[in-house]
Amino acid sequence: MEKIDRRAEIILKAVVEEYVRVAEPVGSRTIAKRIPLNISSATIRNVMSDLEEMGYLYQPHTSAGRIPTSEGFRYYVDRLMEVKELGAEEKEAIAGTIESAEGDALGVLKEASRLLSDMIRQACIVIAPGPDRMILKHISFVRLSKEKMLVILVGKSGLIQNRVFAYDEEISQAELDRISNYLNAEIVEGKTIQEIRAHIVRELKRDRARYDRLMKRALDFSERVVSQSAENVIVEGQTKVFEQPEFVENLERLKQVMRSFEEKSVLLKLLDSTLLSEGVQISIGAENALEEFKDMSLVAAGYRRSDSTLGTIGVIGPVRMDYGVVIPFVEYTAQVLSRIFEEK
Amino acid sequence: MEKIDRRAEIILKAVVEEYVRVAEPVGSRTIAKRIPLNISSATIRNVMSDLEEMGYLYQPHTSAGRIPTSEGFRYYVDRLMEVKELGAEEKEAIAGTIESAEGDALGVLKEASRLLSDMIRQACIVIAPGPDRMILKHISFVRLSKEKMLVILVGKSGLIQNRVFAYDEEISQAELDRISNYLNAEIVEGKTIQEIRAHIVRELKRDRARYDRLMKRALDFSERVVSQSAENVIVEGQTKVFEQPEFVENLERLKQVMRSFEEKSVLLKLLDSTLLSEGVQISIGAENALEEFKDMSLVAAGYRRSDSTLGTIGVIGPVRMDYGVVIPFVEYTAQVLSRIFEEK
DNA sequence: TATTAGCACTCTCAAGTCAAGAGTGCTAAT
DNA sequence: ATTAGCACTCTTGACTTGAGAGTGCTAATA
Repeated sequence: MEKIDRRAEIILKAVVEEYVRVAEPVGSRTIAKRIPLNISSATIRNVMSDLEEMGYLYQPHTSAGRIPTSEGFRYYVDRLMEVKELGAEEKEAIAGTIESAEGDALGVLKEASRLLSDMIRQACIVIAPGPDRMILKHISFVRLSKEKMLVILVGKSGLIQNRVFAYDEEISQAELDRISNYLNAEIVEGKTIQEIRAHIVRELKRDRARYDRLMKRALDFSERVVSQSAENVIVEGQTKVFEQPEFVENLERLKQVMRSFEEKSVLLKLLDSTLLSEGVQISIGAENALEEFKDMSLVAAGYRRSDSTLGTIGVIGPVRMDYGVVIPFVEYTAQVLSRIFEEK
Repeated sequence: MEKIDRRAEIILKAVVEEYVRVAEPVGSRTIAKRIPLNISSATIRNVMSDLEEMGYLYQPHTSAGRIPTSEGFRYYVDRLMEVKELGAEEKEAIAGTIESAEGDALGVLKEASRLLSDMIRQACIVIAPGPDRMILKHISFVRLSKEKMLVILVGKSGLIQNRVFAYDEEISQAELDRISNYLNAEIVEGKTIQEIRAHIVRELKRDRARYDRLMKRALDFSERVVSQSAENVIVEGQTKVFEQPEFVENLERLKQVMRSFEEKSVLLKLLDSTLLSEGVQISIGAENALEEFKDMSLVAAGYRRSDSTLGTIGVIGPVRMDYGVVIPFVEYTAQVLSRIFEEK
């Protein structure tokens, strides 16, 4: 990213902010009025022309104003943006609403994303903690039919994951109950699936486990469940994209976006990288790996318990987004979620 | 609904079918060519003018062709429509896909609605069985914190419902486990919540139940859970509305529809009446009680086990819908679902 | 040398005009 | 009762036009 001189920065900043506000190409005269430097529109035109050459701005056509490119937004976000601090009332509103959400962890996450979506008027997505990261509280086995059984995992935070799986041997509910009880009493509490697996392996090695076949099964199962699944993706406020002129003007685009929201596995891919990183992640336009989102931006942050990331909450919207406002909101919401999951 | 003579019926039928096909006002000449009667376009114009007066057709403006009104569609559905029989391959495809769906009952329902949505290219909604109608297989209590506990109900069909609820007395997980075991062993299997409630009440009266406080709680709880909740609504193929010209041409409308899909409680209200009725329910345009859907149609059918309705599967689309095709698809899908839930 | 005033030029957008096409309603003939 | 024929209406798309916004360039200025 090419460095630009101070005056150009001020102008770029003004262009970005004005464009975010009005969603239309902004001209040199507008900028001249907007910035405190006493500079004529002609000079600004020259600077803007330079910025265009450097790839930070572009003109939709000659004799229109200019629009920041993704690179322009990136420069803005990295070096020019002033992040707005959240006010005490705002913080209170967020924390209060989320903390008083009723229901299980999923309910809390839904409430959080709805709130976030409403406050910043963009679509919001959340990845709920997957079974692999869950610290377990309880496990139940239920026999559904001769070949099928159901496993229900209850996480520390009240999050429930369940999977049906086939078992090739007749087994009674009574026996399953005994196994559930044994596991719950001796193993489950406070461990993750991986730890339980390790434990079972140790037990099996000592050759004293009465239910070794089942345990082996449970092992297989836990391996199969490890990956994130699209069921853990929550989307709220998807219709907020209808408020954005950039989508409304392009119906094909709108349709594509809505389809992505429907096909949640796509979103999972999009947020994948965020799961690994610290802090607020921002990807702008083409920085997104996925074709479908190449003209959208994502602002996301992970929420965590102690040192392991549980999931991600993020905002998806057009590249023209008020990052200075969105970022602190996302950041704080993720913090609140972390706090809640820490306590639970 | 006013009766019309045979010739007018043939013309109305032709107008409806042509309009369904092309989504544009249809003119007298088109009809003249389309129907086997040897009638001139002028005569047809006269008949159409009559039909308009009776409220079955209307003109968007003078000198355009005509469009069937909701009443026109209603007349068509009630008296003129030929319902297309499903072919063996189609039936096979539906039954096969749904039966081989993996996962729990929710997975089956999702698969079914996705399939239906894809086949008839309309949005599809399903109401999953609520906890009140569930025949239980298993029940678990999990202590989440001092004040909160989680109840997990597993239905016969593998459907899971869970609720967090507050309990104002410290209680250990071990004790909860004992209670779960007791309930599972003696009561739960094959009963509905109502029946269990009755059983508990009897036990309590006999004054022998050790866990009477908890049981009272469970009673309260089961009362609270009885109503259908928006969480049981599945929507698949919502973006199918983007294929319909009537919505694409009216963005405001499109937005409203998408919002209804998001706000699932609205859909619950819409389908409410269907839960009570037998067979395929069709409501056209303004027949829908809800303002939001006054220019859409709903074709829905309940699925059931023995004599109690479990839920509903339905298709939502523009009034201009090929009812003759949609109806048998919805009907058969509901049948397959009933069969699956019967077996399970 | 950097800035700026001034101006010609470009492009979009909305409004207006026009002709073609589709379809009707009416009348008069069959 | 039906229909041929025709005038009339309304939409639609193409085209034109003028206003407005904004630029790039040039020449003057500090």
